[in-house]
Amino acid sequence: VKVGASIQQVADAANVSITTVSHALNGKGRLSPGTRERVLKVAAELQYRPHVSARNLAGGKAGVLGLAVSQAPGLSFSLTDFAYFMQLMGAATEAALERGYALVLVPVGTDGEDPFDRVSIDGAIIVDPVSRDPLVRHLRTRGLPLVTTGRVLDEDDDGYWVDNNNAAGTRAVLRHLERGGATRVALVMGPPVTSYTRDSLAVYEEWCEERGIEPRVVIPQGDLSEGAGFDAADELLASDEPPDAIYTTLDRLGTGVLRAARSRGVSVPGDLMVASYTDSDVARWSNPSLTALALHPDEVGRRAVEMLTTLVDGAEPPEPRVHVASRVIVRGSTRRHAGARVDAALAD
Amino acid sequence: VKVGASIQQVADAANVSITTVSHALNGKGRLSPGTRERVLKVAAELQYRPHVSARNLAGGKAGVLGLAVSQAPGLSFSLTDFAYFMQLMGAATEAALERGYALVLVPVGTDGEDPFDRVSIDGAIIVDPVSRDPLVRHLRTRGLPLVTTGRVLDEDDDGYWVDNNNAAGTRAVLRHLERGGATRVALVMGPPVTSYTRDSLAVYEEWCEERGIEPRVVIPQGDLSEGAGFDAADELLASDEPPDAIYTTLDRLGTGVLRAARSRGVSVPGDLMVASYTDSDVARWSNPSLTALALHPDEVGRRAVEMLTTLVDGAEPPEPRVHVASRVIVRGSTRRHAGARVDAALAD
DNA sequence: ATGAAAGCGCTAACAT
DNA sequence: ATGTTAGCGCTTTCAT
Repeated sequence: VKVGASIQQVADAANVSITTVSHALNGKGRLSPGTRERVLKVAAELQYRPHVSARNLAGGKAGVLGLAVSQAPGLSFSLTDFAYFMQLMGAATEAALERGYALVLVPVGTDGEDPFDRVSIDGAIIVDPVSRDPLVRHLRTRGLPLVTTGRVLDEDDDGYWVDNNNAAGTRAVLRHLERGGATRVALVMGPPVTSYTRDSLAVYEEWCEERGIEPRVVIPQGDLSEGAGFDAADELLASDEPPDAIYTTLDRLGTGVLRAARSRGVSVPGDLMVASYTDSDVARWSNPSLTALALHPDEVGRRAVEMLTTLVDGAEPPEPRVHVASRVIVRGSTRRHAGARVDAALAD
Repeated sequence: VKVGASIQQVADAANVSITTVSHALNGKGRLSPGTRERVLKVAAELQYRPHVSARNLAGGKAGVLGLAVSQAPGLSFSLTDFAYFMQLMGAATEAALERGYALVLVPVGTDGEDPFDRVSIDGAIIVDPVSRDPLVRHLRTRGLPLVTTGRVLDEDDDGYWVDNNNAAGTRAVLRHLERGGATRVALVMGPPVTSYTRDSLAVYEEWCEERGIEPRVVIPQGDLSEGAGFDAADELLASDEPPDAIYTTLDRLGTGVLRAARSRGVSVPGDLMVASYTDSDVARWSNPSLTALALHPDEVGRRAVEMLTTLVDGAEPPEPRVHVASRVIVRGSTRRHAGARVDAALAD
């Protein structure tokens, strides 16, 4: 449904030709500053909105960008946080629309087929690519512009990406735990198939090494549910030298850890500090509330689209690799001093 | 990126005018069966794919459909199952693309603003509308074609919708539990703000009434995590007359129930049968595996798009209200006889 | 039964 | 610095 005025109406109202309007709007040709300004003003008054289809037809583009969520072979989605995805995709959709593109979700089946040859798109975004990702392969083979959110592992040239700065985030969390007095921090994480899990692991191991601590990592098999977090923590807490802090790469795992502590009578944060990756309502509403690393999925989505549309337009993005900062949200699960206030440490 | 041939090339190859091709393809004008057939064959050979933008430009449409996930005021998404959503939206996207539309996710913010006036769309789908849904209001006010997946509550005329036949599904589950020997079935459910939760509740109450059983319903406050299911079941199992079966409206609640049973030494399915709504990997991989009602989100998404595009084209959908069947997947949590095989009862 | 031609709204050569 | 014009691929009247 077309709402605003057409380019012709703007041209008439401004007493210029449609070419001039087009140029003024797109900053293309050379026109006098006065004219440009006047046209812009008239366009705004008339609520001019370019007709996307017309623009795409003339420009020879499909006007469609694809977004696919990677699936580890044989497993379910590598991305498991619904809220994270909705924010990422929502922001990406909006950014795309602003640039005259429609962002569509490309369904990825379990078969090995190329899901992208069913739709005609100008470029694609792949969320959380996994190790040796088949989607990435397909796109690269086809030569379609591609941006990933999360880095592509196992590649020399990792192409264009936007990623949460998880290394910095993990460091910030560990620092926070250390400041709280933790000396034996354990890590409970999903399978290290994506860049963010790899980063967590790498930073954690490095951190342990620096302090001469023996790393303790638990990777639950099967699904990453609250129960998996419970079991992992239960195992850790039953050991001879139980950890005094646990960091999980998923909020659900974190709440599972909280439950395990409670069931064993281990007080949080007194005896055990707990923190997790990805902030959410679950973390906010748990008891005690869970300290978490707040990511910015909307920023990630927006930047990815900016990068992709730049590529589609045949230009080179100013920054081919972008790190988005995250921050530690301190809550009850790590606040050891009654007086400690809710301070949020910037993680990058 | 345009791939296939243009309508002109098809016309040339078939020795007809582009008008004829257009008519043949869209079943519009009157042409001889022979010609139509020939054109269609040539088009297929040339892999002709209509250029969506051109079609939309000529047809005066935006070529974009919006899809929004409803959010209960003040709460998070009413829809909480990531896999369900991905399947629904994936299938919807595909169905839309086949009809020349791009389906975009309309981000719904927490503010009260109309999220639809930022994008220009031809129609919209709202997933799991909640009671007194603001999104539905906005769309209705604006007169945009609207289809909901899940029914709109609190309305006389509930418009166009596609819904899982949850009443039938719930009945099938209850029947299954009864056949297994359950006489005191409890229900653990999320807040009854959507049609599916309301249906579960209504059918359950009716079922209890028919048997002269006192209904036992627990609605956890806060988030619907595994822990919430645990707590709810723990409360039920601690009562004087504990239930011998529990039905939950969410698989995560169901696995929480399983854990509660285990922690109390209640054997499943021996002492307690457990079944849940929405099948998933979580249900499949739990221990014991969880009997669940398998829905068909892809079917729901597809039908919703069919209905919506019909409306956008100014026609009346043959069926303005569609129920999609679901079926009971019997697993360990309710299989009482060693010999019982994995039989799936059709729920509609 | 089939075709010619006029747009749909916009971009970009190519004038002026 | 600004305007003219020819498409982009398709739908749709209106002729034939």
